[in-house]
Amino acid sequence: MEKAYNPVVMERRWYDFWERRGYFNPRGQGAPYTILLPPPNVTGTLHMGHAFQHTLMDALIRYHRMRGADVLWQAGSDHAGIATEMVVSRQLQAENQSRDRLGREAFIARVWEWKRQSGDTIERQMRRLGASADWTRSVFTMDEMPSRAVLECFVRLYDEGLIYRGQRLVNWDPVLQTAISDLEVVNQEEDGTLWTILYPFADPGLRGPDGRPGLEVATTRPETLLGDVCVAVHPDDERYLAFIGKTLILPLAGREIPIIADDYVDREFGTGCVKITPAHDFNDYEIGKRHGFAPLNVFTPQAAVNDEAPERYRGLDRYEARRRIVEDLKAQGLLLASQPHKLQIPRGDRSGEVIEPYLTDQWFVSMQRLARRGLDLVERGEVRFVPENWINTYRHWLEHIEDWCISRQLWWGHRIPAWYDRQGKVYVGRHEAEVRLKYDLDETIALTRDEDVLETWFSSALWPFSTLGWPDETAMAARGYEHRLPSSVLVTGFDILFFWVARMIMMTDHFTGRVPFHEVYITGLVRDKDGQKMSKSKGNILDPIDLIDGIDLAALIAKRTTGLMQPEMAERIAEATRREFTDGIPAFGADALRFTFAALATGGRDIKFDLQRCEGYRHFCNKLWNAARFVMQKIESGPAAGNSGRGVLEAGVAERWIASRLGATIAAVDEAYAAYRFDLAAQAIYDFTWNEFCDWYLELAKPQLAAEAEPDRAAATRRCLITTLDALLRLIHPFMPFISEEIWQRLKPHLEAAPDSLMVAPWPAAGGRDPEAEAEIAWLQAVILAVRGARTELNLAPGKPLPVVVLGGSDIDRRRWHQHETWLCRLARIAEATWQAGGEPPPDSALALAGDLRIAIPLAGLIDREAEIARLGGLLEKAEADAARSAAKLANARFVTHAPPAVVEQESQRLAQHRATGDRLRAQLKTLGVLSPSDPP
RNA sequence: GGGCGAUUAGCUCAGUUGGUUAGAGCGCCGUCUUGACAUGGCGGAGGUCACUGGUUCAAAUCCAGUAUCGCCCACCA
Repeated sequence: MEKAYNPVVMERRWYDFWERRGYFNPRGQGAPYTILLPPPNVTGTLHMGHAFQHTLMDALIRYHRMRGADVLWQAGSDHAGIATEMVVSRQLQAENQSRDRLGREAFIARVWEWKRQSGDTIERQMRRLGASADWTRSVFTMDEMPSRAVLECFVRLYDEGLIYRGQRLVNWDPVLQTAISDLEVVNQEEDGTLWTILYPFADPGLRGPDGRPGLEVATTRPETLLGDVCVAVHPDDERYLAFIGKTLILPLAGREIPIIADDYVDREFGTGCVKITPAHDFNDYEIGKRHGFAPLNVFTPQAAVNDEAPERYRGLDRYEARRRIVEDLKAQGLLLASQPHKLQIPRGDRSGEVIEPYLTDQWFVSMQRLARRGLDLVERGEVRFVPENWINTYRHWLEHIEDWCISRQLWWGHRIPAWYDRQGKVYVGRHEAEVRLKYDLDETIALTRDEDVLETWFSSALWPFSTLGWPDETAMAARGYEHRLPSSVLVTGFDILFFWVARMIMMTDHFTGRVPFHEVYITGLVRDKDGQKMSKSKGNILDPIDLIDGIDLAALIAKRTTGLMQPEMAERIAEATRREFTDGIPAFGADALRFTFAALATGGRDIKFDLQRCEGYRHFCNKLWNAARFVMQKIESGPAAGNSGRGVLEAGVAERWIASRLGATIAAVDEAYAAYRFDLAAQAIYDFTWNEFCDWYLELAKPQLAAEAEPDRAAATRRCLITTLDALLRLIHPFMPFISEEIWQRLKPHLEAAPDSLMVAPWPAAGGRDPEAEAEIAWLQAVILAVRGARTELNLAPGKPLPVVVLGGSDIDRRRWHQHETWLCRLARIAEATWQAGGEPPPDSALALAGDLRIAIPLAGLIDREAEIARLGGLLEKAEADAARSAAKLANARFVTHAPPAVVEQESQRLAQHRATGDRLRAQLKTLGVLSPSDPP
C-alpha cells in the first residue's frame, strides 16, 4: 500500500465497479427499505445543503443494504417551473431573444434542451459524492409516467369538487406575470412612508373631529387610492360615530364613497380611518365582501395604472403613479403628513419582485378536508417527525391553511387539463376526446385548452406514488408499488415542510389511503463558518465538488464572482475569499467530506460548515489508511490463526478486549442510526478507530507479533487484526464508502467467504461484552498513563527506559503486572521492575499512582527534587479537596438517608480512595524530606 | 403579536431517564524524526455550563422568570 492516503486516485475506481454490478438496484430480497430522493431542480448544481442531505441518505441506504434490506433509493429530478423558466429566459435575454417572441412551442423545446444538458449535472455530482441511488429508475417530474399521475389527480380532485376555478385575489408577480402561492411570498420588513391624506366630506358643511372638512386616512400605498370603494372606521370609535353612513369625495378620482363601520379597524393605529381597496389588498377584499362592495381593479397585469383610473394616471407604473399622486395631493392641500414607517413588503421568493394582490381567474385546491386528514395522520404518529417538535410548526400551518392556488401563468410545466367553449364554460378531463365524451360535446363546439400550467409543487406532492407508476396497474406492479409505499424515511430540510412534505402527506393519503413515509428526518441548514446562510449574492457559497477535488484561489474567486445579480459586490467577495482561502481549498476527498457532514449532523439543527473540521477528517482517513497499511504488512508476514474455535480460544486478553470494544462500538452505532444521530455514530467510529484500535490495540499487538517464541500468539494476533479491520471497515463504509472499499479489497484475500464488494457485505453484529478483558486492559492503561504522566511532567527523557520499584498493590495487581510486563515495559518505557512488599520507596524517586499501586522511579541525581515536590503537592491538594468534598457529602444526614444506598456506598468508597491517595502522597513527600506537608483532612 | 430553537473550553459542538472531578474535535503549550501514520506519537493547559430564583440529599440536566441571538408564522392601513 502507498504510504499516504490519496483520495483523488482512489475514489474514481469504485463507483463504476459498484454500479456495473447493479448494487444500486434493489436486490429483491429482504424487507423493503426505501428512500425518495427529494428531486433536485434541474436549474442548478449541487450545493452544500444537497451534499449534506445526500450524504445522510446514502449512509442510511448503505447501512440498511448491509443489514440485508431490499433497498431502493429512488432518484429523480424536478422541472421547477418558475425557476427553470427564469433561467432559460435569462439565457434568451443574453441572446437578444425573448420568451414571448419565441412563442410557446419553441420556448418549451428550448427548455427541454436546457433540461437535457443540465439535468445530468446533479447526477454527476451525486456520483462523485458516492451516492448509491438507483439511476435506472430515475424519474423526471415531466416524464410520461408522473405526468399521467398529475392528470389523473387533477381530474379526480375536480370531479370530487376539491379543485375549483374562480376569480380571487391572489399573489401576483407583475414582472413574471403569474400568480404564486402564499408560500412563495416572503415578507420582509422594509422602510416605507405612512402618508396621511384628507378625504373631504361630500357635504361641505361637515367637519371632522379635528375641525377639518373631511376624514384623515393613513396609508402606505397612496397609489391604490384610485381603487378605493369606501373608508372604514371602528363601530365603537366615538370620534367617528357621527360620520358612519355619510360620504366622502375620493381625492383625485372625484368619486363619492361611503364611510362604513367594521371592527377590523384598529382605533389606535394611524388616524383610525382606513381606506378600503378591495382589488388591491387582502384585508380590504374581505371587508369589501362583507359590506357588498365590488372590487375596483385599477392596475394592469404589469402593475401599471389601468383605464379605470382618471386619465392623468393611466399607463403609469405603480411607483411612478405613487409619486404623481402624492405630488397632486400635496398640490391640492390634501396631504396632511408623511412620516417614515417600517412595513412588511411581500416579495416573490424567486424573482424578488414586490408582489401585488391581484384579481384574476385561477385554479385552487380546497384544503379544509385534506388538511384535517394531513394533521390527523401526524397527530396519530403514522408519520413521525424527527426531531419531533416540528409537529408544532406543521400543526399551526395546517390549522390556518388557505386554499392552494395551483395555476401558474407560465409555459414550462404540466398544462392544466381544462377546456373552454366559446361562452367560457369549463370542462375538465384527461384529454379533449374524454372531455367531449364526458360532457357530451360534439365536434361543432369549439374547445380551447386552458393556457396555464400547474405549479411545480402540485406534481411534487404526488411524488411518493407517481414514481411508482400510479395509476397504471401494470407499471405499479413493475415498480413494486405494494411494498415501496410507504417509503421508510424522508430526509429533507424544514424549508420545504409546507411546500412539499405536508402536501405529500395529504395527497398520498387522499389518492392511495396510505402515508407517503413513516418518518421524516428534518435536517438543518448548512451555513458558512460564521453562521451565515450560503448564497450566491453573499459570495460565500462552497461547491461540494471543490471540497472533494480542491480548487485554487483564482478559480474559486472566479466562481464566486461571475454571474452576480449585483456585479458591484464582486470586489468585496473576492477580497473576503482571498482572506479566508489564502491558498484555495485543498482536496479533501468525498469520504472526508461525507464524514464531516455526518459528524456535524446533530439532531436537526443548522450546521456551520468549517473547513478545519473537514481537514481533521481527512487526517482521520490517513490514520485509517496507515493502520490498514500496518495490518496488511503484519498479516502478510506470517500465518493467521483460523476462524475455528481453537483460534478464538487462543486469543489473548488484548484480542478479547478489542473484540469487546468493537462490539460496544457497533451497538452504539446501531443505536445512533436508529435515532438518526449521525454525529454520535461518527463519533463512536472515530473514537474506536483512533483511540482504541490504533492507540492501544495495534501497540499491544506489536510485541505479540514480534515474539518469535510464541508463533501461536502471533497467529492469533494476525487473525484478530484481520477480523477487527474487516468489521471496522464495514462499520465505516456507510459514511466513507470509497476508502473503506479500497482497503477492504486489499484485505479480502485474507477473508473467508467474502462477497465481491464491501458494499454488499453484511453489517457486523454487535457481539457481547467481555468485562474481564476490559477490566484487565483498563488496569494496564491506568499504569501506563500514570508512569507516562510522571515522566513527562518531570522532563525525563521520554525515550529512555527507566527502572521502577513497585510498592503496595494486591495479589491481582501483582499477577497482572507479571502477566503484562512486556507491554508495561514497552508502552511505559520501563527498563525493569522490582517488587517491594512494603516500606519506603528508594530515596529521591518520583512517584506514579495507579489504583492501589505505587510506582517509584528512582532517579538519584537525575530527578529534579523541587519539581517532584511541587508535582506531588499539586496532586495532594487535589486529593484532599476531593476527600473533603466526599466527606462533606457523607456528613450530611439528609444525603445518607435520602440518596439511594448505591450512591451513598459509591461516595464512601470514593472518600476512602481519596484518603488513601492522600496518605501515599504524604508518605512520598516525607521521603523527599518534606516534613508534614499538611494534616490529613 | 404568537410559535420553535439556541446560549457548555479560544472556536465548532456532544452531554440519553437528575448521581464520580462536565467531554470530543480543532486550535494552543511542551516534547519526540521509536520500523503503520509528523495528515503522526506522548504529555499538558483551558469551563462560575448566559443570568436570577425555585424544586431536590443532589441540577449543565427539572420548573418559573430575565437577557441576548436565530428561525418560522401572523391582516395593523
